[in-house]
Amino acid sequence: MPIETPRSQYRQVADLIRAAIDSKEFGLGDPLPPEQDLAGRYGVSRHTVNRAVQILRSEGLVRVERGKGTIVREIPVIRRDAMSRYNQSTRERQGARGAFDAEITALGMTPRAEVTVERIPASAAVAEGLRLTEGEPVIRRMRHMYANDVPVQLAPSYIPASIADGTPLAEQDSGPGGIVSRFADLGHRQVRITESIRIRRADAVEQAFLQLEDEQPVIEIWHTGWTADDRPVEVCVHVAPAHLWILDYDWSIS
Amino acid sequence: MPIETPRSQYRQVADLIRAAIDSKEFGLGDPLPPEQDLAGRYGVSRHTVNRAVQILRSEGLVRVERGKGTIVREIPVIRRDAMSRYNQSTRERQGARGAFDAEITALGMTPRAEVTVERIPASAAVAEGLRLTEGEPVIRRMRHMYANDVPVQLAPSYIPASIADGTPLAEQDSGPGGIVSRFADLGHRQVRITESIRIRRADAVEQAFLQLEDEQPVIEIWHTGWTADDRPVEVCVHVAPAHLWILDYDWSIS
DNA sequence: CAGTGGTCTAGACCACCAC
DNA sequence: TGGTGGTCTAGACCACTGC
Repeated sequence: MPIETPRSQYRQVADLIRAAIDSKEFGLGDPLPPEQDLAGRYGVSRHTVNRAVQILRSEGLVRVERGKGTIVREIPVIRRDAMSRYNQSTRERQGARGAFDAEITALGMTPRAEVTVERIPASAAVAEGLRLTEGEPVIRRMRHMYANDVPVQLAPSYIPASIADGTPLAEQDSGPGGIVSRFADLGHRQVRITESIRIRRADAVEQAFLQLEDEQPVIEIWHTGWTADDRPVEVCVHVAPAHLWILDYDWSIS
Repeated sequence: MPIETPRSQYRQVADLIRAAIDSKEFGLGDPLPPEQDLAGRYGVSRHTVNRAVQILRSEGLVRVERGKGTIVREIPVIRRDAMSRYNQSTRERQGARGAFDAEITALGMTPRAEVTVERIPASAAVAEGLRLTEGEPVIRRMRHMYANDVPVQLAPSYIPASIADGTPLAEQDSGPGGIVSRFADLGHRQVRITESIRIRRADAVEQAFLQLEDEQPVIEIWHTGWTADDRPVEVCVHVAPAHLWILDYDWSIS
């Protein structure tokens, strides 16, 4: 009998399932046994197993497909190097691929991004980030990003329409070196980056795309690019499952 | 009847309680009504209310005191500016106070930190971070940090004993300007910082100190200070409730 | 002792999926 | 139609708190 009383059963069951995954008894990409079976196996009610599975879901270890079963997730942790993504030499080395592609390729996976460009009124938050008035037109470059066809990040980028209209910034394919290079071409060279990171619950849209569980936290990186005259010209909001990413920063001090 | 079927009741109840907190009906620092009462009020079973409360706990909005009740948390979000914490002029301006003190004071709260210094063998992770062998002696400066006497961060710092032994780095009070200044005094000036950020579940020790719920995520910042000859001389592991902090980074690009 | 939340079971009904 | 997980209720017992 593996279940002992001092610790809650559902937590112990979660540990047991986690161990079974680690030991490959439940393989990556495979479904777990039905909750009813697990209940019998561990000598608890299905409700208790269900609760254990909730923990594993909130950790991002498994994903539920309604009516089918509970699947062990396969995506490993992705590292994002904030600084090197944006410096000139890295951009040149990466060519048209961009930082995200490099990060995913480094893990031996196949990256894919879908870009949708729209001209929309700025939300209050975006307006504040770009120092505009709410409702002013902005170009939104919405990116849906995948690794091995698994959604791993949602990253809408916002640019004042006054800058982007009629330029490659408003095109789906922004050309070699990514959009940071286009800003430079247009006389809006970004010289400074700020990023604010916070953890929050996913909203409904994010949950749907990222295949997230309800209680699963996401990382939100609010990225702003500034020109030499201290004007914000681009805001990019990276949203990704919190369990999936490690963020790296690296800088010199004086 | 506020409860509708398409969305799960416990989520709706969580929303209702959240709204009641926002509208000050349930004040900061006050206990919520008993779950039995809330069950009657919203027309659901206590189990469903309990589940709703779990959500609020995982968001860090409330905290349960066993046998007493469920209390609305009072600590607002704390911003941590990674770059300015470590540059010379900021350190001088802050004097003996240090970055953490400044961050908490900025919110109108009273900071407090308890420092415990110990000489211990390096764990595998710390050894790797400091480029030592597992088991080599290191000085651990464990910091328990509070805002208005509420625990908000656990931040052990590790320094090779070969550097810290017999120096102020191994003293409880490391003197003006914080330990970064002491490293400089000792000829180990830190010129580069790396930080790796990830989100994970809290371990038992962290849960206890940070008054965390089981499923509540923490931010772990693995901070390393490097000398000009590219040697890691200090590793600091900041662990804090994920909901409590916003991390700011700010840098120039070329 | 009464009040609080923590947890568990049994049983039920639902929505969604595959056959 | 049967299998899967999602959710809810009723009822119960426990541990911890404060009187």
